[in-house]
Amino acid sequence: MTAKRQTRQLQAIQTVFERAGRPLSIDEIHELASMEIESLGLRTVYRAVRRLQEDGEIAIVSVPGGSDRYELASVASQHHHHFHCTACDRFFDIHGCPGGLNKLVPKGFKLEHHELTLSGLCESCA
Amino acid sequence: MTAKRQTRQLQAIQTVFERAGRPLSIDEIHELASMEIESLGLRTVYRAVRRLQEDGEIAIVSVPGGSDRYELASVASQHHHHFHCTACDRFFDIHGCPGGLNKLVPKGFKLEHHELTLSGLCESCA
DNA sequence: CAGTTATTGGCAATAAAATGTCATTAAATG
DNA sequence: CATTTAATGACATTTTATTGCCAATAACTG
Repeated sequence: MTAKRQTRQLQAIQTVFERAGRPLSIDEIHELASMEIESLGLRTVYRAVRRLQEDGEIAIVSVPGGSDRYELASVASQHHHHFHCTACDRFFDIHGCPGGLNKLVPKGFKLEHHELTLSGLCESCA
Repeated sequence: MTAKRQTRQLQAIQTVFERAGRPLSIDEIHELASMEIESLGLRTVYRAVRRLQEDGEIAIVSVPGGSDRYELASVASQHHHHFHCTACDRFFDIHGCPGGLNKLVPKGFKLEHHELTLSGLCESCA
């Protein structure tokens, strides 16, 4: 009865995530999905993102400075890092990890996670 | 004539930075400096931070998720990274750097900076 | 020490991001 | 196709962080 409906809007937003291959901000999601549904409201994007998050389809990506981004949970669950283009303000996935971080941790501290953000210019902006 | 005055408030805030040895948030600065000047207003902290920043004494530290932190420019200018304690929400300086990051950068991208944030529990919280 | 004025700090105001509200639309079902 | 109601989207509201404003204070100067 309280079934979830597969609307054009939600479908367009899901497709945007699958095609992007990189973490997206709320505004980026709105812009990209608006190419499919020109009347798409920002309010709907906020709701869809929360719902996809609660359903475990997407995960939050916290980045230094800027606002949160979101990416497919299937991608987020594989350990990786990000590259931030300072020109177009987009984030890209980086596969690979420096490793050997335990030797940087001060005595008594307990390392649980880590997050690396490279920055510079992306291919389009370089 | 338009000389800058060395007030007790500004002095207390500068001392807080020197003694902290780690990046501080606006609220942390306020709390710590309030131990010296109990009537210290938050408005004054905002002004002092901006001014110390303009004078090049302190630098902004952008962290994933949370709000900006500030640390002595003399510390910030030496390349280093940070450890975030998820229990007390404080940030600490980490000296050392994994290196070898160029091989992670996709073709066509230009690497300019990088930022590593370790997270877990600090000595007090572990 | 007295006078000038930079600085302070309380409160109001603003800006930006996210959410509440609700009439309308459209997806699902029989 | 008709009915039900989840979802949408426009607008108002809230929330949080920062800044504007201004009378009172206190740091410098001669």
